[in-house]
Formats: sequence, C-alpha cells, structure tokens
Amino acid sequence: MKKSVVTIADVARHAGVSVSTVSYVLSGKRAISQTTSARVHASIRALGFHPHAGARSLASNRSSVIALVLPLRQGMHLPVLMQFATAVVTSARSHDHDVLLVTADEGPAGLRRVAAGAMVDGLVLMDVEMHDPRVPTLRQLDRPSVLIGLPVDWTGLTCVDLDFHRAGAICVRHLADLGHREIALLGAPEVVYQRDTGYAHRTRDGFLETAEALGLSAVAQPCEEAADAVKETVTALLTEHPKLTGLVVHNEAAVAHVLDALRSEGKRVPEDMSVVAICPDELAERSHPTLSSVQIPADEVGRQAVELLMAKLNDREPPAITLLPPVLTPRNSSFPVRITGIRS
Amino acid sequence: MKKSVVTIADVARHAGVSVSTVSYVLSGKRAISQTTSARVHASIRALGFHPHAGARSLASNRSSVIALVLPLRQGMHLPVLMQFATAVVTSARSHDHDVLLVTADEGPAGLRRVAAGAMVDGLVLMDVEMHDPRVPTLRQLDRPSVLIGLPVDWTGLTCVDLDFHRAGAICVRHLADLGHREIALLGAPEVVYQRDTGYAHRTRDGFLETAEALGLSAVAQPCEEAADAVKETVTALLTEHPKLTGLVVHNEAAVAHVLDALRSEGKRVPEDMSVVAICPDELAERSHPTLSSVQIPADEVGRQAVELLMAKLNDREPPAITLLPPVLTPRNSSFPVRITGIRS
DNA sequence: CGAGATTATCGAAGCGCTTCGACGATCAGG
DNA sequence: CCTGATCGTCGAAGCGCTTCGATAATCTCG
Repeated sequence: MKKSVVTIADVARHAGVSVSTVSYVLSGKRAISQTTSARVHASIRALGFHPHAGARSLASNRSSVIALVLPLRQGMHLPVLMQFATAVVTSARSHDHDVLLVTADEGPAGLRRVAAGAMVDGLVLMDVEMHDPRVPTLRQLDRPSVLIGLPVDWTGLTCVDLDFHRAGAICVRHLADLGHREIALLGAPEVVYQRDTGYAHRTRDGFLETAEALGLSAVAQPCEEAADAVKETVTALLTEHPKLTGLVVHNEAAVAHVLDALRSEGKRVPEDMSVVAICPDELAERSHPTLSSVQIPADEVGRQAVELLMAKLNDREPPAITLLPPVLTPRNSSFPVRITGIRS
Repeated sequence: MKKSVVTIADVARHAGVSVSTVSYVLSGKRAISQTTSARVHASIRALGFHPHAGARSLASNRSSVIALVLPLRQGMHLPVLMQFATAVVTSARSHDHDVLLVTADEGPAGLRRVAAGAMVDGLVLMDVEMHDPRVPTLRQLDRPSVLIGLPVDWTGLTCVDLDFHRAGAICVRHLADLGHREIALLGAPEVVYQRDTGYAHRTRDGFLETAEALGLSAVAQPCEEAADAVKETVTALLTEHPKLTGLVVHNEAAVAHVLDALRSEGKRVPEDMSVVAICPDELAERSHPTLSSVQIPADEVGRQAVELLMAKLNDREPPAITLLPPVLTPRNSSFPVRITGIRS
C-alpha cells in the first residue's frame, strides 16, 4: 500500500511542475500563469490534496489558528458566552483561521502553552479583569492578543470594551423619552472614581452631559456596595430630590440593594421610579422586576475582537482601546412617567 | 539579536546532550538515566523551552488536538451545550490534548478540512442526526471520531447516546414511587417504530418491563405528532383507561399537544395526571407546568466522548455504542397520586 | 534593436521535531 | 571470564511545507 497522505510533491508531479510552484499557486505570493495555476488546481482536486497544517506551520511560522480563552466554568451568562464564541469562530473562519478553545481556568500557563508552542498565532481573551493575572504573561508572550474588557494598565495591549460614555448617555435618553425630567445616577463606589481607568467617570460624564443637553435635572452620586450604605444613599437621594422619577444604576453589586431600598422607601418600580441598570443581562433578568439595562452586544464584540487580532497579525497596529456602542434592552423596570398635566 | 524561539537544539546544547536525548526525555519513549533527565529538565526550565507544535505534529504525525464540532447557530439549549463543551475541553486537557472548535454549519467540508490537514487527531461531533450528512464523510476520513447521538447506520462508528431502555425504566419507577398504579407511555409515531435504530423500542421495552416488574398496569401507545392526532390518541387512552394517573411522553413534538389534550379533557397536571417527559431540559422548562423529565447528562457525555476518542487514538477499539444512564429531573408535572385508602 | 525590467518557474535550504539504527558500557548467567 | 541482553545515548534521516535566490523567457521603451 502506498503512503495514504497526499503531499504537495504528489501534486507537483501530477501537474508536471515543481513543488515550489504548487506552493505559490496556493499562497499567491508570486505570480503564476493562468494555465499553470489551473493545471495545479486540477491536480489538487484530482488527488484530494490538503496541505499538512503542521508542516505549514513549521515552515511558515504561522498556524492559522487563534486561541479563544473563555471562562467556561464560571457563572457567566451562558447564552452571551455562546453568542460570543459563535461570533469569534465565524469571524475567524472568514479570515481563514481556526479557533482553539482554551479554558480560562488554565490561567497564564494555558496561554503560555498555546502561544509559546506556536500552536496559535494570536489570542482572544474573554472576560478580562481589571487586575487580570494573565495580562503580565500576555505581555511577555510575543503573540498578538485582544482582550475583552479593560485591565487597569492597558498600555501596549489591544482591548475591546463597552463605550461607557454612550452607555451613560443612552440611559438618560431612554428615561427622557419616557418623560422623566429629574433623574439620578447611582455609580461606582467613591474609590473606583479615584483609581482605575475611569470607566466610571466615562459613564458619569455621558450621563451628565446628555442630561444637560436634554435639559433634565440630573445628579450623579457614587454608591458603596454594602446593603446599608446603599440604603443610606438612596434615602438621602430621595429626601434631597423628592421629585426624582428616574434612576440609572451603574454598580452591579449594588443593584439588588437599590431595589430593596426603593421598596422600603415606599417607591414602587416602575410605577413610582423607573430604573435602568448598566449590568450583565443575566443580572437584569434575575431581578424583580426585570431591569431595563444596557449590556455588551456579544456578537459585535466577538467580531471586533477577531478583526482587531487579524489586523495585528498583518502588522497593523490597531488602537489600544475599541469602544462598542451600548445597547439598551427595555424590560419591566422603566415606565413612562405618571403625568399630572398634559404632555404631547 | 538572536533567534527568539528556543529550540530543542538549544536545550540539548545547554544540557550537554544530543537532541534525540532531549526528545526522549520529553516523550519517555526510551529509558533515560535519572541524572541526564534531571539535567535536561533543568535546561528546559532555564531556557523556557516549549516544543513547537507544528514541528512535533509534522515529525510525529500527531497534533494532540481534537476537533469539537458544535451546532453553534442552532436553537439548542445553550447551557447544555456549554456544559458539554466544558466537559470536552477539560477531559481533553487531562489527556494532554487541546480542542479545536468547529461549527457544525461548516458541514462535511469542515470535517475534511481539519482532519485531512492533520490539524486534529480525532473528532467529537455533537448533535448527530439519524441521517447526518457528515457521517459518510467521517467514514472516508481516516481520523477516529466519536458521535454524540445515534445515526441510523452506526456500523464502524463510535457513538454515545442516552440509554433509552433505562430512561423508560426510570420514568416508570418515578411514577411508581409517587404511588401511581396505572400508567401509559405515549411514544413515537408508528413509523418510527418500524424504521430507525429502535431507540423508540428501547424506551418502550424499558417502560413495559419495569412496569411489569413493579406490578403496575401499563400500556404503550405510539403517538403521531399533529395536534388533532394527539388529542384523539389521548382521548381514546383516557376512555379505555379511566383510572390512568401517570403518563410518560417520549415524543418531543407531541409534548405540548399532549398537555393541551389533557387540559381539554379536564385533567389537571399534576393533580389528576402526572406527566413525565423524555425530552431536552429546555422543552421541559418551557412547558406549563414545567415537566419532570429525563435528559442527557451533558458533562458525562462530554467526558465519555473524549475517553472513547482517546481509546481509539491509542488503537483500542471501543464499543460502537455507549449508552449513558439517564437522569430524571423532577419538576412540576409529577405528583404523588391522590389516595382514597391508606398507604404506607 | 538591445539593455534593463518584468514574469513565470525551479531547486534547494531550511523550519524544529521524532524516531530508527548503531554503539559503547554495564550487567547477569553459566 | 566470556557471551548475550539490557541500558543510555548519539547521529542522521526524514516529516511536508515555505521561501529565497537563480534562471530563462518575455516584454518595454528610448
């Protein structure tokens, strides 16, 4: 029995050309005449030739595979994850790349393994935290990567994240559209406004600027995460601004406490107070009532991440940070303001 | 600047041994003395050596990667899919393999691409249909594979599927435990019992045998899928067996119609009639009331699939079909039978 | 019409690793 | 003490592909 695997040499022989010619036909890196190219393609088809990925990667130092590092174990919202993964695979394929699935719980060692072994040309990391332990490793590795999320120090990296400025703005607009005139932002804890990359600032600025542009009365308030601190903040807010009817909450940890606090202040949601959150869909859907919320558009993130990675693979240096337009999903926590007068 | 990538030759030089010795230290395929081995390992660590995956795959004809073919676009129940994917990745890693993610909608061409290019050593295909177009392709390919699901013709393949015999049995036992004495099975349409691989038969046999063993009065009934046909079947069943209090439904398409039919016959679920379904969790949870149901245990399936694949990669030929123990999740459609007498 | 540019192709040198055969050195048994 | 095994190591031959000159052959234009 002959060797079962068809090699490029077989194709070359069959087509009556040299091995290198076949290679150039395949890669298009040198001009090849129409006739030769056609003949080679015919031979390829006739023999059922598929280039050996390993040989290719050895010779060219390119594997045409990217790593997708996912937090598979965690309590992330699964549908979003899948949507994201699907987008990554689809995009990658459209760039002729395959996707190696790596679990986040392999940690930095996992990255090193696939990257240093030249198994992948680049990496996409989902769910990157502010002080992610994988970031230093990533910096050492010579492979390009794209992060979903914004670590504190993103110099020299490529990150994709939600555009929090617009997220703040879109929340205001949503409330304004529902007729609310006096609104507030419950933001991150005080300390977050001081350290970190200012995503909290960006949300607040978007919130305040848009409120001003739309002529709303707006106040932005940092908010701690402990239940009683939240309650205190909410109470104070309601006392100082008795006519408040709209609330934007940008603080995952505090969301539930805010709802509790409102309830105990006798404010019904959404009848007396509309609430819009900036948080994962998962959280918004678990809440009672379900929260109108702004969330990251998963497949756009996936697509973008791959585009950026491909750019880096082709020696283009994309912006360090790409911000994606936020999407507001209306749910049961926001409601047209109850009106006493007449309103168009 | 020197070459940035550390090769096995660098390690050999650093350790003062030959290249082949380093290779043998790594693979363990030949005896190496303790001292040499230690020295080599030290050099590997000192230099930060990671073997080049492509070179390795080229020389050894093994990539240490398996393909995971998932129906990413489809309306499958996402959490189950993720659970499954996680199990596959974790298992694969424990066998020192990585996982390449391939979408099912690439079809047979996708399989051919990754398999023929020696990109993967083997494949795991999720969600294989009875007449799956990928099966013929899979047969041509020389790579070993494991299928989740049972195509009609599974000769020469390796498949993992739910143990439907036990699924039937476990449903009966569940109903018996709740005190039901007279039960029925609404199965697949008549035609399914004739063609196909008899998973319908297996469920029915498990159902009938267990009922008999437990001394229950049981009847098995094929069931069409159209709403009116289902209604007719249900009505007839209730007429012929007025004391029926337990129903097992093994027919995804008919489940909703069965519930409707029961309702219109004045039977409340679960008060008057307990229902247990054999169907995806997704469906069971969407129904009203939510259905006690038997579903495939996703991570066990993933684990098994990888184990079987590894067996094949090591030239062991596993059984063509592996059946997994079913798991019954009690929900709101099954209930202790209302009793008129005294029961322990 | 001829010098230089361009086009189409080839040969050969690796890419980094595995694996086979060979070869001393050490060991066990008669 | 000699003869085979066994052990530990080495050198070299690929694995299938890309890519870098080199070489004809053809074209372009003053």
